[in-house]
Amino acid sequence: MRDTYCGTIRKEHVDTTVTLAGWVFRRRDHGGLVFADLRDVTGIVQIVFSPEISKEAHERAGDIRSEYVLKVTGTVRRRPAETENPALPTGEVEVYVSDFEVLNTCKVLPFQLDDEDIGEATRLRYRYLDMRRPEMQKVFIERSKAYTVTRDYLLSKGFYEFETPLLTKSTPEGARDFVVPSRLNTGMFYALPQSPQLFKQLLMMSGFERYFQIARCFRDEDLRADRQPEFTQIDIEMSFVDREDVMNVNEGLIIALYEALKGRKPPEVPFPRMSFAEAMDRYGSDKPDLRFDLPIVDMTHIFQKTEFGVFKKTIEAGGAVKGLVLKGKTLSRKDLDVSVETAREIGAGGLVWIRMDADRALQSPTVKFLSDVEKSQMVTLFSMEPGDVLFIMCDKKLRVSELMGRFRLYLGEKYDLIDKSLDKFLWVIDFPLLEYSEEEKRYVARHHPFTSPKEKLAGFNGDYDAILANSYDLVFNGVELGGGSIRNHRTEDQAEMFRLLNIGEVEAADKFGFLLEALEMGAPPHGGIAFGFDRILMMFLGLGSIRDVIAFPKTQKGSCLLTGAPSRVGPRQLAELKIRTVSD
RNA sequence: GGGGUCGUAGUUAAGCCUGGUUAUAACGCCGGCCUGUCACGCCGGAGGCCGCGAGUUCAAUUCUCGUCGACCCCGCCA
Repeated sequence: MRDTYCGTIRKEHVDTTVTLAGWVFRRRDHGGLVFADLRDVTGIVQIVFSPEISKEAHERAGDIRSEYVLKVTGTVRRRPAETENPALPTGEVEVYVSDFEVLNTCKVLPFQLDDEDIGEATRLRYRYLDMRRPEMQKVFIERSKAYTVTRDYLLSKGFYEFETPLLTKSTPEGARDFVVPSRLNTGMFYALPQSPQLFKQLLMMSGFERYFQIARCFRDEDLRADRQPEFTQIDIEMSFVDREDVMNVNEGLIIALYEALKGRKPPEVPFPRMSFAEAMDRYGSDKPDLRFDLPIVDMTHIFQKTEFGVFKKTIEAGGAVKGLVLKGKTLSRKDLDVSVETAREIGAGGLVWIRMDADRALQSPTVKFLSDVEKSQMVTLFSMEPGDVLFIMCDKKLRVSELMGRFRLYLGEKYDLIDKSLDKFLWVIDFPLLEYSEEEKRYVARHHPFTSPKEKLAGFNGDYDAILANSYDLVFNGVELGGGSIRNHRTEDQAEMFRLLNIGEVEAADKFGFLLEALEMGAPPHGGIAFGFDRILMMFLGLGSIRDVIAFPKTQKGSCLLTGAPSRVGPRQLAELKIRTVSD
C-alpha cells in the first residue's frame, strides 16, 4: 500500500516519488495552498496540496479533517529557504501531493491529540486515541524494546522461557486472590496467580536449572499510583545458586534494561548493598531513597532520664526517640506548623520541632521541658547551627522508624532535597524472615513462606523477629523494583518454616502438598527473583504512574473505562456456574 | 475500612469562599477569506442537566447532606 514511512523522509529522498499512508495530524489551509502533517508510527512529514501540482488534489484537500486516514502519493522536495522546520526530523523536506485517497474519515475527536492537559479519565475512556499520540507511542515502543532486551539477556545467560497456568490454585498466604469459578466443578474456583512462584520452583525440580517468564500476575488489593491489579513480572528462578549468584545475574539484567531505556550506564556498578536493619534505622524504610541524605538518628540515649512526659513514657515502654535535622533551609513558624500537621497525617502521634535561632538559642514549645544536658547533647549530636531545625518523634522502635522514614520523604520533597538528576540503585539484604501480623495474631512470612533462613532453623525457639532471611530486594530511587530469595529445598527445612508460621501439617499438605511432595524427590538448591516490569519501565522512563506504561490500565477502583469491565453477567452464565449473587 | 483533592460547553480551566446579570475564556467545531504555514492568520457563528439526588432559601453552579465517578495517600499489597 505504501513504500515509505512518513518519519523517515530526508533530503536524500528529494525528487523521488513516494507513497505514504497515515493520519492527518494537523491541517493548515491557506486557501490557495494547503499544508498538512501526515503521521504514521515513525513520525510526521509535511505534505503540500498545491493547485500547480494537482488542481484536483488541491480542491479535495479542502474537505480533509483531523485524523482522516490517507494514502498519499507525491514528490519529495526540499523546502524553500526560510520555511524549514528544525523541530521536525523531516523538517528540511516536504511532499507535494499529486494524488491521494481518503482511506477513512474521522469524526471530531473527544479531545485533541496535541493537547497535553487532557484528564486521565477521558484518556482512558478513549485509550486507543490517547495512544495515537507520539509521546504515548514512544512509551510502548520502549516497552516492546524492553521485552526484547530481557529475553536476549536471559537467553544469553542460559535461561529457558516458560509459560505457567493462569488458572491455578488459591493459596492462603499473601495477597487476596482473584477467583474464577469452575463450571465443570460446581462450587469450585480457580485463582489467578499472584505470581508463578510454585510453578517456577517445580520447574527447578524438573531440572531446567534456569527459568524465566515475562509473567502476568494478579492481586486483588487496593490500587496505587504504582500498583495495578494485573501487572507484569520478569520472573526468574535458578538452581544450584546462592544469593550472590542470583544477585549478580540479575544486576546484569537490570543494567541491560537501564542502558537500553536510558541510553547510558548506571552511575554506580556494582550496585551498593544495605542491610534491612540499617535501611530501617537510617532511612526508616526498607526501600530507602538515597538521592538525598537526611539520615534518621536514634536519640533515645539522650532521654534516658528525661522529665519530658511523652518521651519518658515511650522509653519506659521500650520505645525509641528518633530525630533528623534539616539544615540550610529557612522555616517559618507556619512551615513548622504545617510539618506538625503533616506528621499527624502520616500517622505520627506528634512531632517535636526545635529550631536554633541566630544567637544559638533553641526555640520550641517543647524546649522548656528539656534539661540543659539534653539540649546540649542534641546540639552536639546533630552539629546544629543557627537556622537548623531538629524534628523528633517517639514511638515503638520499628514504628518510629517508619514514621520518621515517611516524614523524611516529605521533607525531601517539600524542601527540594532530592537531586532528581541522580539515579540510585540499592540492594537491600538480610530482611527478617518473619513479621508479626496484628490482624492474624501470628507471624507471617515477610517475603513468602518458601524463603529460606540465613541460619538453619531446626528446633528454633528464640526471638522470631531476629531470624534473617536469605532474601534480597532491588530498590531504585526509593521504589522497589523487585525482590527474591533462596528457597527451602529440603522438606524438613520447609516443614520448620510452616511450624514457625503456625501452619499445621494438615493445612500445609492441603495447600502446598504438591510442592512438599516435590521437595522430597530430589529438589535442587534453588532461588530466584521477580521484577515488576511495569515499575521498571515507569521508573526508567521517568513517568509518574504505572498506568502510563500499561496499554489498557484500570482505574483506582479497578474498572476499565474503555470496556466497562467489570460488569454484570447474565443469569444464564450464573446458572451454568451455579452461582447466585446476594444483595444486602 | 479511613483521610484528602477534584467534577462547569467536545477539551482544559475561571466563576463558588461573599447565593440574585444573558455562566467567562482558550483550544476544538461550523461558515467565509487567505500561496509558505508548521500551535498558520483574519472575520463571523453554534455549542451548557454547572456529575446526579435531596435539603436550606423568595432565589442554589455557588451553602449543607447524600450519592456516583476520577485522582493522591493510610490500612492492604508474602
